[in-house]
Amino acid sequence: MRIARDDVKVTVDIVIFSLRRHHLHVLLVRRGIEPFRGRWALPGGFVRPGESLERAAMRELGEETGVKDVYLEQLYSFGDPDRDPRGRVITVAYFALIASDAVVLRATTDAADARWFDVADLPSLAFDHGRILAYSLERLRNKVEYTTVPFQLLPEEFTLTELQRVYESILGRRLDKRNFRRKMELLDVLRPVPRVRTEGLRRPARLHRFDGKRFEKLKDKGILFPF
Amino acid sequence: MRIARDDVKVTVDIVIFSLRRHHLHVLLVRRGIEPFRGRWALPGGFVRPGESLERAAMRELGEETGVKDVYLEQLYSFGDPDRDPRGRVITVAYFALIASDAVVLRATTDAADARWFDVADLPSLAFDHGRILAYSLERLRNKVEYTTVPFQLLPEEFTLTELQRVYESILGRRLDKRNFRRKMELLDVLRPVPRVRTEGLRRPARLHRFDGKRFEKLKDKGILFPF
DNA sequence: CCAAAAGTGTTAGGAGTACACCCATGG
DNA sequence: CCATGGGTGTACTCCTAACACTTTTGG
Repeated sequence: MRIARDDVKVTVDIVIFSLRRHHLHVLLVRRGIEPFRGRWALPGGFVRPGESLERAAMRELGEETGVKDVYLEQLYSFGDPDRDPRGRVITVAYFALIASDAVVLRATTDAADARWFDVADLPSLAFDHGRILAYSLERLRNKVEYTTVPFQLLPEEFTLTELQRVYESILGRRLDKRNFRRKMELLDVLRPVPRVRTEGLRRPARLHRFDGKRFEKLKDKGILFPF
Repeated sequence: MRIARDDVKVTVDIVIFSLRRHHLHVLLVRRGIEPFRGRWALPGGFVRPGESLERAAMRELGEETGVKDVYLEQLYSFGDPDRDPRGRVITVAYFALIASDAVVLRATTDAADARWFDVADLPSLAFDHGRILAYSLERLRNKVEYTTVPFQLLPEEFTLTELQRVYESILGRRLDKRNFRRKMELLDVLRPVPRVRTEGLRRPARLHRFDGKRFEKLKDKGILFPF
């Protein structure tokens, strides 16, 4: 696509996080067209007339994955004049969190291929998408401690060990099991469901749900998740 | 100015905070042209070709105030399709903090008038600028606790009481003097200078400077300013 | 000597962290 | 009965918050 000189185009790009086998992954698409044909890139596209930024991000997200009701948040806008060789393109980056059981990858039009990558093992990306991804990871790590981010990455029902693994995978360090459980107990944001998960040859784990109402009350009081 | 259909324009708007008489103020300009002629608005303007977003924000800031070396941070991008009656205008909002002794308002071309407003007593604003301002205030309050924001609003040398007033004016509540001073002492980010400020008929106050290097070390360790 | 802000210490309660063993289950 | 992750309590340290009086100065 050609862009006239002095004309500004606006895109949205989305960093879509999810957990695969207890590790944080990002969805990338392989570009089927120039520039950067064959390179991996963040899913995204131009904002349409009459479409809000958030709506554009939601649309792109839906086109790549079949999910709805996802956590979606605006990350940052990137507008260096030379970030796109086609001309002046400003991008508004979003990041999305998808529960690990809710992912269905769809065939896409622009992208020849779409794949999940472990954030610890990323390829070289098109445009300035490497920078965008690095920034979103930093933001995610900061958000662990005062938002519901970890719960967005899990299915509705989860075990305490699964929850702890989410915290550990985002923070990048191990946490003490007893301290973790005591803190969750103290915060009182988990509701046990009368069910267990039996997985192979070991003691079944109690399942829990996140109590969003309780969390909102804590947030109003300034009580958070300090790890 | 007319904008063709389906064409996107990008502006930057800046929320410029400063302290006047121990109260948090924002710089607003009265619009000299339609739309919203005569209404107060955030300073801002179109991003020029070949100019990065941050550079555009810096330029606008310089056009309104004579300051340099200010704290400038991207806030959020607003892009609802109907936020500007002239057509599709996406704005990237920034916020800036200016030390209270460094402000020189300049005559501007687009704006008939520029004035500081107490954030507790704001007029109705043009476009969606009321929303942008509300959001920047929320962000500022969140940032108090883990950034150098309060120091950016003070001159190089300041008294402990002045610093405490900055925290109080942003947080919107009173702090205990002894606890405040002990915490600053413990954090070890203030350096006394061998000078005092004598102001009228009372005991002079010791002047201090902020030690940015020390703060960086604390930030790396995750030690912050919890109030 | 008076008014006004500067400056200073102690205590009690709560949260964070470090640490090791028994429990329940399926095969 | 064994392998595997599930589940639990205690002790110490440190930070937070509540709280009131003396000091220094200019007029």
